[in-house]
Amino acid sequence: MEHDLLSDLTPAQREAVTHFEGPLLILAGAGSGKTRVITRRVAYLLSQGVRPSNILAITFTNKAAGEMRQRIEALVPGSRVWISTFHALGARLLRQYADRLNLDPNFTIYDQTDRARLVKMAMEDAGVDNGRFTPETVQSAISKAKNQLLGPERYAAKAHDFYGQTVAQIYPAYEKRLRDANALDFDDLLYWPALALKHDPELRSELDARFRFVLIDEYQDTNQAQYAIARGLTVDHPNLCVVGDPDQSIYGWRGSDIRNILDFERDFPQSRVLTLNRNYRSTRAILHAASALIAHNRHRKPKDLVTDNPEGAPVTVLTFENGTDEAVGIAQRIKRVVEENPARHYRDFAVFMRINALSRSLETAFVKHRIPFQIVKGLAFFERKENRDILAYLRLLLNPRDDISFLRIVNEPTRGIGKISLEHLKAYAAPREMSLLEATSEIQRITMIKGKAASGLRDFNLLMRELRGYVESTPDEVIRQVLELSGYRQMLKDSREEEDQERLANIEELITAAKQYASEDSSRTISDFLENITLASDVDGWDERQDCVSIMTLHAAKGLEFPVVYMIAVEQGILPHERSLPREDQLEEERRLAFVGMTRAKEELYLSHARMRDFRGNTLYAISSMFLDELPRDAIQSLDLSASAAGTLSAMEQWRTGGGEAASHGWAEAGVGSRPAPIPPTRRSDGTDKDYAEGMIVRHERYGEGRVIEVGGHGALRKVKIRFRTAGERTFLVEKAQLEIVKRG
DNA sequence: TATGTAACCATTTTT
DNA sequence: TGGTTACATA
Repeated sequence: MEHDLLSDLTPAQREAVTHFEGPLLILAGAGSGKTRVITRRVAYLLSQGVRPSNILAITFTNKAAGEMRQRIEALVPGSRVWISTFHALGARLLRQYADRLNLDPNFTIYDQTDRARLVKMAMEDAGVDNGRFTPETVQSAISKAKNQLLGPERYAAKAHDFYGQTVAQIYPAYEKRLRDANALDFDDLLYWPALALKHDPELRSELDARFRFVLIDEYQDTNQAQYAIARGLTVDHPNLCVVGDPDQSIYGWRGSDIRNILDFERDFPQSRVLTLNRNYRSTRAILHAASALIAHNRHRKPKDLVTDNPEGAPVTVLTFENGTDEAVGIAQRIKRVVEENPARHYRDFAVFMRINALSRSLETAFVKHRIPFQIVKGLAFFERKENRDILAYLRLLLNPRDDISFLRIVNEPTRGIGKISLEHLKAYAAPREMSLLEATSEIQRITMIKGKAASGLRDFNLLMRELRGYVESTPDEVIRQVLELSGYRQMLKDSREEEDQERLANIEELITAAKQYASEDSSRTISDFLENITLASDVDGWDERQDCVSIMTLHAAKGLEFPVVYMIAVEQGILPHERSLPREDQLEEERRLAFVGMTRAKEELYLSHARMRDFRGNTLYAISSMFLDELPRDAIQSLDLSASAAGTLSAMEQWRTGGGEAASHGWAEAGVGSRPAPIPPTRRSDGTDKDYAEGMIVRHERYGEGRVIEVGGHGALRKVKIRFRTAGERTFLVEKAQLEIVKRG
């Protein structure tokens, strides 16, 4: 048994697996087999007689948790180790110990959208008229505070500038709203358990004893609240094993604190540190390029990844004319390879993007060329209006105080309840500390509401009462009843709109999903189903069994691997993202993001960019990413497929090398790796009104007035760079720009 | 109150 | 470019 667990491991891996008690930090480079190490380690602990219930393993996504569970099951059948994400752990602990925390165990978990609405309400409560403050920015400030375990009081004490003070006013109102609605937000799932572990010694030691061995994956992406939880669980039994890679920390914007991993040795004395730097995943060429890139991060401990893998094909930089060409070009290349090479399947390919907005062009191209694909965005299906509506019914059913859900569905389908009536209802409920649903029971006392609105609210109240009789039914049955009794099905069925029939089909699919979810474990309730959806990550919806190309964000790609990877829009402003450019730490995080993407590739890696990119309506000049310049020339080959290159190259595309492994050195002499040549001029009539020169003052319909600071390019690609008073610097194509000349030089 | 149209908005990454 | 929200109208 023990022999099986260790026989195929390297000495370093074996040491990580067999380390028994005491803190352990495993610095696991990309592709170094860390998932294998963690699962083996759990199996090893079990083989040493540790009880399954004494082990807690934390993963970054539910999908990863499920996979680990399966692998452990394969090694040690029947063991019931607790494996989940931090958030799912938090939710479960909070429901279990609800009474000690003065919580109602039926609390609702509010997602991003709900939170934004609640923040908006809280802003009104606090009397902050949202001129400069958007609910989203306030929400993220509150989120940050909670991640640092700062409650409203301590946050207020620390708030010095106007912005912080404003948020400090909204924060308590937001918390009150949450409490009143018996709801928690994502951060609360970490915040409250962390505080409980700090302030409730009895609970802390109970949990510490329960989880004698704790393992945390992706430790570089934990935040302070998560750190506090890990800490609290490992005081009496300091058997904490964390696995991570500082080079793959990509969630700093979400509050993750890279210091958690950097300071581990200091925080956990007598800890053992092991490094896994042998990569089993990628070709040398890919590793060489990725390593060279990440080496540009200045705030980084130098670290080398080594491999015995073959050199492989060079990393290829593809240049396209525009975003459409890029999407179509990649789709065609993939299709051609799959059709010509029987060993390649669509599932071998992945396309990564920095921002979701880029998925549309890919979707269009893949549909057009009939290439099977899936866009990995788990929540998208549940975020459709019709599904959100149904889910809101369910949430209100389980938690009658959930006013956000109440407001969403009280008039869906329409029951003649308008804004005015709801204002009256709120005015009645608020001073009485009642929820909106509760207030509908006393509708006859609210004299301001009459007629259709009054009867509508009464009907709604009766509906919810009736539905409550079904909460114990199977998840799919509950949803079915909601769909029928609410009149939602009738509404969609009666609609003449094509779209509404599709919506009905989506809800049917939701029922199927619920049924399937329940079938895996008969004890699962509708409440479990809801929680599962809310805590789902994007990759959780990814079905790797399907033979299709996977399209996802770089963030979603973390932890995955594919034989062939395309990274698109490797352009300045996108990767690195423009919002990250000004700050070095954020720029370095972008570089890590690129590194994560590159190291997902096992055999082939393509980095593409376009000369022009359509963005929110207008076509902008795209500059290839600085990260491409940071790749060593001898590690990449370039392939220019843009229209401007077509003039010099006879074929649609022309490799500058023979391609493949044999030529992996031949292209260096050919001067490959150099940047695409300037665009050859194409004549066009010169509108005098578009004859810009530096120093001119122009006006843009959206960005207002600005000064021309640069003019360049030729013909159709003539561009003009303008520094706006308020909107910063932007570059436009002269031909397309909506500019009005205010003052000539 | 419900519906349609217009202006208007914002647009990273996500548990 | 497209989705959402505000407003006017029936």
